[in-house]
Amino acid sequence: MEDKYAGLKLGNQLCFPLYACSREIVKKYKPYLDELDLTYTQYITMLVLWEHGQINVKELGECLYLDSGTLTPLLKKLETKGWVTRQRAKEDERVLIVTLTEKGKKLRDQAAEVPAKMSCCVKLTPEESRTLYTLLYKMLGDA
Amino acid sequence: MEDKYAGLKLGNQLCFPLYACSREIVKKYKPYLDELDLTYTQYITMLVLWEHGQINVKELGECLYLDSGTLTPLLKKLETKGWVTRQRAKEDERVLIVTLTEKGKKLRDQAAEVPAKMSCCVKLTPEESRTLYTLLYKMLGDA
DNA sequence: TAAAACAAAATTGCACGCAATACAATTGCC
DNA sequence: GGCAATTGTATTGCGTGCAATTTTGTTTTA
Repeated sequence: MEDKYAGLKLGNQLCFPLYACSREIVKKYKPYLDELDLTYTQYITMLVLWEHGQINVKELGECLYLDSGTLTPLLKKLETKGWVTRQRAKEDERVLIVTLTEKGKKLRDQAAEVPAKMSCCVKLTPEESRTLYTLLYKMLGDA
Repeated sequence: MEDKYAGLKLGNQLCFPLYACSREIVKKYKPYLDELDLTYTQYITMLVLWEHGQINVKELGECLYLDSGTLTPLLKKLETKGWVTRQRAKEDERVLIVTLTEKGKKLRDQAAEVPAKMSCCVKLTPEESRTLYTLLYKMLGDA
């Protein structure tokens, strides 16, 4: 006798632990990011900027899977805090270029400790972490 | 020569693909859930109710890793739509019991097709899905 | 038993996410 | 050149998430 509702059980969902895990981990970042006056979304935005120094909103959105509705107000906050500047590209006025300031670059040194602190919170073996990483990017790649 | 900032690369974060994947999958649910007039969070709430019929806010929050700040307004919306009722427990007036209505129970039949529709979107093999599921719950368990 | 401690929801305030829309600049096409 | 289609951001509105606080009800304890 099949349960026609089996697919609707919370325990049979793949999406739910993904959703719950994501929020739980972000929550664990909070105390460390609070020290830097960064939210999680602002943090991953800064990660991109620390790597690239300069990037426009469209490319940033592609990196982070976020759109201008999320990024525009967020980038204005980062600008207010003095970590980035926002200016239009001369060759195409539609494009907004986000650039790290000196102050923003310095923040990187404080942030450098965050990943090590976080790694203690994740109770997976290095191999499990790699497997998880690979599977997640496989899903994302097909998204 | 080590890169002291290697840990800060977006590509070296385990959290980021988790966060991005979660949002991408929820986005894929949207067209199917729109047909049912449900958001994703409302959907997983209904999953719990379809399984249990009745549950209080605290227990619901433990199931979903959500607190009353999120659940209270959400449950009021489900009540407005006529899918659940909200009433205080007689033995302890602090406890609010959420109960499925007949209309709410009927919604389950429409929702029954959602998991099958979604499974087409996930490009992982059954084995990969199981591995991912196990790893995510391992992380959640230690959370 | 009255006050203190505790517990469950609700409220408040802030920061996303994201769909939908608006707007301005650029490109393509005739 | 001129106009339509396209592109890149910004804006708006709604629904979360969550920390912090408040409210209401219950239990513990002096």
